[in-house]
Amino acid sequence: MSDAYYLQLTEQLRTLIDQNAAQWKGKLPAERVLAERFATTRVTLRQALSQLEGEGLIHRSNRRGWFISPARLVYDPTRDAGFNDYVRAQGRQPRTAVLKLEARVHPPAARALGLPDDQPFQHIRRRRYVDDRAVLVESLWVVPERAPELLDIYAGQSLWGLLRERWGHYLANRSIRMVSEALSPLDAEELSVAPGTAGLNINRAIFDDQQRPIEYDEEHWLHDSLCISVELSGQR
Amino acid sequence: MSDAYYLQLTEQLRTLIDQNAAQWKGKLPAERVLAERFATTRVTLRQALSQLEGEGLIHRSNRRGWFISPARLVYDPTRDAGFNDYVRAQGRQPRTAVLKLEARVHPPAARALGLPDDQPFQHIRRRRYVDDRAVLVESLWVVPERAPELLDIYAGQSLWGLLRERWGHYLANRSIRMVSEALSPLDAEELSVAPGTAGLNINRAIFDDQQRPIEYDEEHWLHDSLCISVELSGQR
DNA sequence: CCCGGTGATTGGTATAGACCAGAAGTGTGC
DNA sequence: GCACACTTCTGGTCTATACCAATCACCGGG
Repeated sequence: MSDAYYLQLTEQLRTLIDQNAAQWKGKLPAERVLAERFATTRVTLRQALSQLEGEGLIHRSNRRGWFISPARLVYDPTRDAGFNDYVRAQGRQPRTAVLKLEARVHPPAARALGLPDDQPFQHIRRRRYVDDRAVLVESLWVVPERAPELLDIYAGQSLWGLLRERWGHYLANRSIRMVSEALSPLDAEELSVAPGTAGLNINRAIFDDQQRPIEYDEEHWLHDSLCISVELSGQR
Repeated sequence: MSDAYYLQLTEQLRTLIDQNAAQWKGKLPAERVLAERFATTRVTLRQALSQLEGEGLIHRSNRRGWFISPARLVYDPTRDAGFNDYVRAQGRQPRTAVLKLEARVHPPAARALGLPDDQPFQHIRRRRYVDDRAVLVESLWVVPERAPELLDIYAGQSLWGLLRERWGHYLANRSIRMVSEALSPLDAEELSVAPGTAGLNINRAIFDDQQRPIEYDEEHWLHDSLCISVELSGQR
């Protein structure tokens, strides 16, 4: 079929992974071992592995090796179920680590919310896991007036839950953007992956039912851990 | 800053591209030329170029060279504006080439629409362009009863327009899924890109206002040509 | 002036080997 | 039994080179 050797290799690896997934417990043998088994060089082998990485079948943890990717998380950005809820609803274990809490300006957030560039925000940066694999990092930029003591009380719980229960905010209007990206060195390091790993960038600008800005957030997902799903039912 | 040379190279290329975009008319110099200019090998140079490719700044047309990528098309999958409409609305030129018209079974489509595996469909495969760059290929699988003479009359126009105007179908309920992918050798060839190029796969199952299945479609986009945008306003 | 042949150019693929830095595993001494 | 230093393993990066096949630019013939 395909003339290129690395494409044949890709197929052979695919079946090999399929057959040995259980025995390997999720981690592939070392590149040098695989290269020898297929009588080729690491360069060519890595080209084949990168192919499978692009498909989302395997991924690598920086300098630790290649791993078989778990099933993608199904995610509907149009609903406002929190991360913890929909991860659990899919029978998986969510976890969140707070990386930073601070007050800062952030012009991109200000612009997305229609505020002046020097508008200060309460910034929360956190990393989120599914079954102990870090799948995304995100930054949240909350308008201080909407959640005055946020930085003092926040400890990793659902932000949307807090906004609703403590401050009574309706997250009524959302403007969402999604683009594929290569993870920045910073994001990559926080996710323990190689710089430039393929990712998906999701941004949201959120307003309440009176069009007052509430918050802006930027999510950086590993590209292979996500399946976006939207269900729409009849209008127009 | 970044230790790795190819990451420095990436930055240098970024500014170089910025400065010379106009003069180069969208096409980068040959790899060998660039490699020599930066006193490195093609292998390393390609690593840096791949980095920029992942970011969506440049792309390659198979065996023809590297090109500067145009701005992403903004696309809202929740609205039912046709491709031609929203491309023009962004001041750009749409074009469609029909690649295939046939009657066939297609189990994945059948399953997505809740029909038996041996359900026949009217299959349309087409390639779509923005400003003469092929940005996606797609397959449409239409339930024959909903559009009897489709294969005879179809000639590249808007399918949704046809369904609405000729057969009076309401495309009321949609189930949409989006996942990142590596383009299959077939898709890649039809888009004139290297096999395994990063892409975005968008699937839709469409039902009318009485929940009768109408059609299923599979789009394969080049990852760098798309920005998904969704605007939601208040309910709940 | 159009067409087709031809050769140079260019990206795609592959080999062989090397060094480095981070991660993991090992062992030693307290 | 635990903390820490050391060694080994592994992926990440890089050099230098080679050949092939598709493409492109050029040129000559009809």
